[in-house]
Amino acid sequence: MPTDVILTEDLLIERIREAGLRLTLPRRAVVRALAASEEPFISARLIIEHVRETVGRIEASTVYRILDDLARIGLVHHIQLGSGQSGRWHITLDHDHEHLVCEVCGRTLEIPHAEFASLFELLRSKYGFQTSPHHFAFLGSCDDCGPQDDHPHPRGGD
Amino acid sequence: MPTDVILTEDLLIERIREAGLRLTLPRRAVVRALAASEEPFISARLIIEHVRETVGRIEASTVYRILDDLARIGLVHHIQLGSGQSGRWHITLDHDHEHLVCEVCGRTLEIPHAEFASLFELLRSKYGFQTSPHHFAFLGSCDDCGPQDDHPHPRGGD
DNA sequence: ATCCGTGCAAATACTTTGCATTTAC
DNA sequence: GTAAATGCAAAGTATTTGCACGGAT
Repeated sequence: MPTDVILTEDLLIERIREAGLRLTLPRRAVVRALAASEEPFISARLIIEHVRETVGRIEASTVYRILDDLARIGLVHHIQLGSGQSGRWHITLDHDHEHLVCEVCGRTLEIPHAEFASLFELLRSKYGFQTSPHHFAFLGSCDDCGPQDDHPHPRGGD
Repeated sequence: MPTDVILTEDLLIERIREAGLRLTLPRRAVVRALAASEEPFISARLIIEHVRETVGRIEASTVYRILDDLARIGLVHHIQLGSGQSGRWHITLDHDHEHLVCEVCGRTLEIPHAEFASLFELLRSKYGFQTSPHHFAFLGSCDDCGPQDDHPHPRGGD
């Protein structure tokens, strides 16, 4: 297992203790599944599968409860990727990037937060809106999948 | 009923005909519910309630199918607002603005698209990502609800 | 008359909840 | 030992699907 995965896992475990939560087997397993994930966003279903393949039995309801716990102490965020998709969970140990998600192939691009800073600052100063960037993802299409015609219609008025 | 609501309704109906879809009573009712909505985003549940209060019985499955039809011909978009929230539908007759949604009070701010143009252009030119702006909303907190502390924790490393 | 759209009913996901038992501390 | 966490079972919500009937064109 790569070093950074272990580090992430250890860090999450440390944070769980700090928060005063008990370090149980299911919690260890969920944390490991999160840390080991190749993808930046992972669904509850994938976590459950990962745990069952590696550790053994686990109840779905337990996983949901653990994810809620982790979100409550700020270790993960729950975000909704697209229409018809189930909720995804994302480790928030480092918040220095935003996510662009391709609606075609599902791939995620991580973009330095700095690129967005001026827009978010504008939204704050001009419109009084404090953006929570890691609560949502930018949807669109990536380079490989090409520009998706976004519902063109006969009239020109769009 | 205000003029613009009627106009929106008529326009949608016109587009339905143009698309070669049949103009049925349920479709009229759903379109009216969409056009009459005060909110820019409306859930299937609200549409169903609106129709039942004004027109009469309608099947939930029919509403979902109609909304899919309308999305297919580009009259509405389906977007996922926040975690644990059901899907929302949004009329896309005019696309000149983006949406900021307050996670606290649920209010929506409509911001001129121009404010976002340079960011989206950057994402395209530098990262090859074509943003589909009306497929998602910017989440955060509005002026009235104040800045929500986004999971502060003891360590500084965020 | 034809074919699209709807109602009805049932199924599927995903997620949440209550309660008794187990486990970390 | 005690409070917190889990397993189990059941329910809830949102949404989808198959099929036969009915209505728009």
